[in-house]
Amino acid sequence: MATIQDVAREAGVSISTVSYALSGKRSIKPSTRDRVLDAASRLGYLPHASARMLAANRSQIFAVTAPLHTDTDHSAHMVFAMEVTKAARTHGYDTLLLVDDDVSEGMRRSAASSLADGIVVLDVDAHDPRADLARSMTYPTVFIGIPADTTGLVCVDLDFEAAARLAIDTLVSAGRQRIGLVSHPLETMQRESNFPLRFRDGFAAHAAELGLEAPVAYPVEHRAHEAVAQLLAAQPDLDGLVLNTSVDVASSVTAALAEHGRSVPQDVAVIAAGVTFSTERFAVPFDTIPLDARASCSVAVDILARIVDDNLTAPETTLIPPTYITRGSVSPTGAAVTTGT
Amino acid sequence: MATIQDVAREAGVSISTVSYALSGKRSIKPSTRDRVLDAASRLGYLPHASARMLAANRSQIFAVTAPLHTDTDHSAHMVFAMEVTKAARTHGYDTLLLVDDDVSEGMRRSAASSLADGIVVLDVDAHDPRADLARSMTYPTVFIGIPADTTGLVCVDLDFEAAARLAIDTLVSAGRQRIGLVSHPLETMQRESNFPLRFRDGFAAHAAELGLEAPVAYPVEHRAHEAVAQLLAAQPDLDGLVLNTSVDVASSVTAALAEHGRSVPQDVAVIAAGVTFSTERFAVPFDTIPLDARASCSVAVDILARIVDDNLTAPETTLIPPTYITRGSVSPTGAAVTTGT
DNA sequence: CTGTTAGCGCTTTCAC
DNA sequence: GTGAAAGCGCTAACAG
Repeated sequence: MATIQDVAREAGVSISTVSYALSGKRSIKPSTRDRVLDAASRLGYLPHASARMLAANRSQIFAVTAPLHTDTDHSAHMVFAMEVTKAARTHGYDTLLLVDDDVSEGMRRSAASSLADGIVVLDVDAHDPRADLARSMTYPTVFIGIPADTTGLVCVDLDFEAAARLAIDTLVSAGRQRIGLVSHPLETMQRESNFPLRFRDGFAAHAAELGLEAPVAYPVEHRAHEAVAQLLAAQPDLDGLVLNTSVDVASSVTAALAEHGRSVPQDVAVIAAGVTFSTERFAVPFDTIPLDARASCSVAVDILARIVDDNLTAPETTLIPPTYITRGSVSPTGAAVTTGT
Repeated sequence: MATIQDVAREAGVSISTVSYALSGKRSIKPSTRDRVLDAASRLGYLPHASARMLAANRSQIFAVTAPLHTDTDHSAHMVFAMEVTKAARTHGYDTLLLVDDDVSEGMRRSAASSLADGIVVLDVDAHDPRADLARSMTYPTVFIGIPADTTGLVCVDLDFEAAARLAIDTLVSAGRQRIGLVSHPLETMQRESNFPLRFRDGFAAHAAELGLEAPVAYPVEHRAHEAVAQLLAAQPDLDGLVLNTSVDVASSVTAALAEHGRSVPQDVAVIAAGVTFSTERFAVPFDTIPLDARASCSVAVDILARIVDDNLTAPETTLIPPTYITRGSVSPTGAAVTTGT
């Protein structure tokens, strides 16, 4: 591997000139700069990562902690990890994966050894131990997800409360007043995984504000069957359904409703909200308020990069406003169904 | 952050003694060693990663390339990435995630800058560009998956051919001779994703050896419906079904068969083979020949660590023998169904 | 605008 | 069994 020495020799300049020509941290006469750049590319020179880290006291690496619970959606996880990685690359950072049993120890280790310049925390529970850890470490850390106590933490997430409100308001505008929510399995809720709770509570709160009774069902066995039956028992005239649930459950909702003789959207309007999957290929595609991994991750990484690079302090919590995608699963009560082109 | 200097001072020894006491690379009088260890833990000392990397010319980092195709199973991906990471940690390595559009450039970059000591390649296609890249780089690289041309590469994977044979032989032993295969979507096959091809070809070859006609169907829309119909058209007396397919398809097989009045395992015995998901919670759990991420990843990482640490040359291809898990979806023709406890 | 040089914090000879 | 010291390849003062 070529070193900066080789490039300097090849270009007939000193190593500091090479360093500055490549980093742009001070102005270099264009002609010498070109000679350096030439020499560098001729030799296929790339700075030795460790040497640069040591000298600059910066690793250009972000650690990502993504514990794998039995009930977490690995697929969503991967997408988040990947999006964090992509966003990090645009800022010149690579990402290190911290695992499972090792999350706390891994966070401590990567901080204490200066392995990473900052940490991105994924899949945050309401009472996530990583929250206290982050508070005790004074190490640049950004949470994607919101723990119960955000004091002193930097958090980014979709505004799930607003998403729940948007879902309800959209249904109400379409004349749907008998609304139910299919949430996540009780197992997930009991773990106090943060966003299912926030969504459900936001949903309940806004329904109460509007004076709506709005039953909530927690699916079992990754199917919508029981949850839908439960909602229909509580709300026999159900005409609006909000799904903040897994892809398996969501994809079986139309069939579950059909078993009770209800069709989408004629009888029941459906909105999937705060979900990472696409409903595009469902039998009936659902209107969606997406949990956009790219959006959250890119905002989170931008913030982290700003903290590390420009050592700015960041806002405590950044909520990403929900967006709405229409796919035809919500029509006004009794209205004719229009099909897209 | 405490440095090795601090520890040396605290323990009243030289820094080289500290280094050796901690690395164990030469013998230190137990009493001084204990003093050093004490001082280190008292100060919460952890070696500065970059400094160690530079001096030792080793980053203790493996890069992991895991491109995300539109048709790849993100969930399986995450599990592999995590398992690689866990295995790497047991050897004292961390893992860096290399993304998507960036895989080739990322591999080059992490090699040229000595960012990583080795590379683990996931989700390998038959004609994966990363194969040629690896051949041209002389950088410690292990493929989890097997490209068409393995010359000069180190590859690890489940023995899919053996898995296909095992599936067929098991069905035949149970008196099932009219066997079909539900494979992956044509999109995946056309991309020449390696293992679906190897499984299908192994399946076809062994069926031919046994003189069995064995139709293959490629699902569409992530459902078993059409594929099952197709197999029944080709093989009206179908009594054995091998699934090397995605979880969505597999989970809808029992229902698809029911639509044609066939039950599992009475009419049709079913084996899921070379799959990462569990069929435990299916309506009818299927016998499974798992594609065990942990097994593949741990073998692959062991090999990579051996190459890097002990600079051993590795065997070209390591095939992991299939294992069989019984869940009651295969019973001899006409036999009574026995239920597990 | 460019060059010289002092580190960054470790590992590892080399000397005792 | 221990210590002194020479780097590892860069970055960033400092000096022109």
